[in-house]
Amino acid sequence: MPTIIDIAKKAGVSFKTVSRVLNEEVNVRPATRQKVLDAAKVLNYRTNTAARNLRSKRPKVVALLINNPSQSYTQSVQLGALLGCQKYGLFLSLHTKYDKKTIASLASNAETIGFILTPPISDNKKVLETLSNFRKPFVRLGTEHPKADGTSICINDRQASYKITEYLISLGHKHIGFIKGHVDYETTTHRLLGYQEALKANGLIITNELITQGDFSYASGLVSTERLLSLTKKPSAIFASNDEMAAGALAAAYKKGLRVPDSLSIVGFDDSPIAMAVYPQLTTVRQSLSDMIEKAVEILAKPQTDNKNKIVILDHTLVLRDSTGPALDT
Amino acid sequence: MPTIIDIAKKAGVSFKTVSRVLNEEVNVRPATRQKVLDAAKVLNYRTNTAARNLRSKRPKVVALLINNPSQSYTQSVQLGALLGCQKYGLFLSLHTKYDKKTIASLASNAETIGFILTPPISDNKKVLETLSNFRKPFVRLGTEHPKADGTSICINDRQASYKITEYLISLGHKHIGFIKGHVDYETTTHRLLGYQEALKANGLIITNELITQGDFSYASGLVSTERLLSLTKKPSAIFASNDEMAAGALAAAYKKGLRVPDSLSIVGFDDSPIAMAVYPQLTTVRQSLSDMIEKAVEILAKPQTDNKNKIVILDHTLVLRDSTGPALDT
DNA sequence: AGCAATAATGACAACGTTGTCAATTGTTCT
DNA sequence: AGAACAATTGACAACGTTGTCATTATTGCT
Repeated sequence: MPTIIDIAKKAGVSFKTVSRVLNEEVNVRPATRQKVLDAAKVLNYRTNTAARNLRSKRPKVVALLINNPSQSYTQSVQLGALLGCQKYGLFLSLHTKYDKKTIASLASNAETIGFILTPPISDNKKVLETLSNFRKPFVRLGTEHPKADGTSICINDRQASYKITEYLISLGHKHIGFIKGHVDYETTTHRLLGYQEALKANGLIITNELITQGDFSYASGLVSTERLLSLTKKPSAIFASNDEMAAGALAAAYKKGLRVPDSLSIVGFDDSPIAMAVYPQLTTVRQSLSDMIEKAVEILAKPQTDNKNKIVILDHTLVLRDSTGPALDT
Repeated sequence: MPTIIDIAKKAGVSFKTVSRVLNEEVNVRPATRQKVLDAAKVLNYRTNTAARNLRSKRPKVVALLINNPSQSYTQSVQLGALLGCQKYGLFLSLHTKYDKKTIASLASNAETIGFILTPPISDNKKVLETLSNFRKPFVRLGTEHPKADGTSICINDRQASYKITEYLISLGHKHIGFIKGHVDYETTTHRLLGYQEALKANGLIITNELITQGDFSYASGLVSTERLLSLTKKPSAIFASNDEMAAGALAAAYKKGLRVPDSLSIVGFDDSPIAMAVYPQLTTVRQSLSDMIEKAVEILAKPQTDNKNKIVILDHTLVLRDSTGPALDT
């Protein structure tokens, strides 16, 4: 394994200068910088995080605030966070409590680099207020509106929602039920907006009757769907704001004796493991939670000057599976 | 943060002796050892893994061999592994290929501590053969028969299977279908045995017709259940060897118009996230994959002399949910 | 051109641990 | 008791990096 000393020799500079370049410190001549970078590349240098962590007094703990009932969600998030931490030689400190005291003690710990907030904590006013009293950076997931000192990471929920709704419309569906997510989540609003905009853009009417309130849980998907299916003007398709509720919707359909997708199309959102474990497998929107969190860790790991108030928008893709089909001719 | 030097002062020994005690090296007088341990406890000492990793030439990479189609399974495993690695300051190297060449290159890498094999690789003869040529330790998951140089970690599959079968019997079920897991997995055999033994112990007949071959996939659970339900002597309960197949079984039941658990009881195995995401939620056996892997990492991290050919059996619990009910009076 | 101010670079200690080897203490045997 | 050996302990370097401070090069100004 090459060290910065090896690079220094090759580049003809002192090893301290190499350190400076690799840490993106100021006051390095561009030419020197390039020489070092080239040498590092040739030697295939990789930072020895052990040595760095030992010597550097920089904080190295990432505080992850999470509060989601779904085991699968929590797992994805934790996995992404750990992958990111491993990459940058950081430590993860996971918290499911986020009261003032907890946050204060984390923030005033010199070891703490910053925070990652997962929805719905991302939009929790109390938490954001508490955080603003401290100088620690934080990254908020699943929200499009960066706050001072905080970076936001999200996908374009509205666009994704628009696309999947339009897909349903393209199959001939004219009455599309919508199950909203938990009220505390910002994504809930955006997904609803995308749905409504797609309807409007395609000359369909937005019927309030067809829009029900869920909370991202399986049970709420089931109940909401039962309500939708008992309408006199039943929907021929249902858009659930996440996969768990879509799974609940499937259950409701079966209970009613409706075949999916023959008599009812159902779509979800997230492409969680559940999407492939139900019958029929769900048409859904894929977003990578792990990638989101890994990105969040990266942002905390390399503190750029221009990270304040920034927003990162990640990709999503439409995944077409078996829970959607053409609308019945009625 | 206290260092070994602080401990040394408090205990009145040299810091090297402290190091020796903490690393469980031989040739330390028991009295000295105790003094050091006490001092460490009082000062609440925690090893600085950065310093250790920097100085020590010990290998620090854990190679995790995994090949399971289920996303959810892979996630759990990876999560547990990373948690363990974080705890011991190790690095994880994840591999989904396990041909001779891959293993050889990993094993001959001085950085590699050892291997963790997940099922069905745990019982892959070629892999075990290849590994035996190298001196690296390995831990095999989900298998009860340790091989030379290897530790095994598992739950008592037979007992768990016995218990859940007996639970079905206690509900009055006399015709219980069984869906076997993938043939390559050792657990497949044990779960079948537990089922058969429970039937026998309760005076029920083992009917080959009621035992079908699955492969742990959702689809195989669905097909197997369709076959079981088309028998003239239909089962009133079905025991699927994992939750994904149980989810498939549920789908088949719905397709047939059978209500669960009213007309058919279904049980799974694993208590994966899927168990709570289907309707009705699954009665199943809980085992913690994450714990298993974390334990595996721990075993590799602290190389004990007596770890060769050892077996670790972890706990399991019966989780009763809504997919099981009393047998129909027929 | 000469000086001050600033930018760029370098020399070297220090982080907390383990590895090496030397020094000391304890044990066994004659 | 004394020698030979083994067990136990200690002194100190070294790991690869960053922090501190000193030194040298460059720039801007009169």
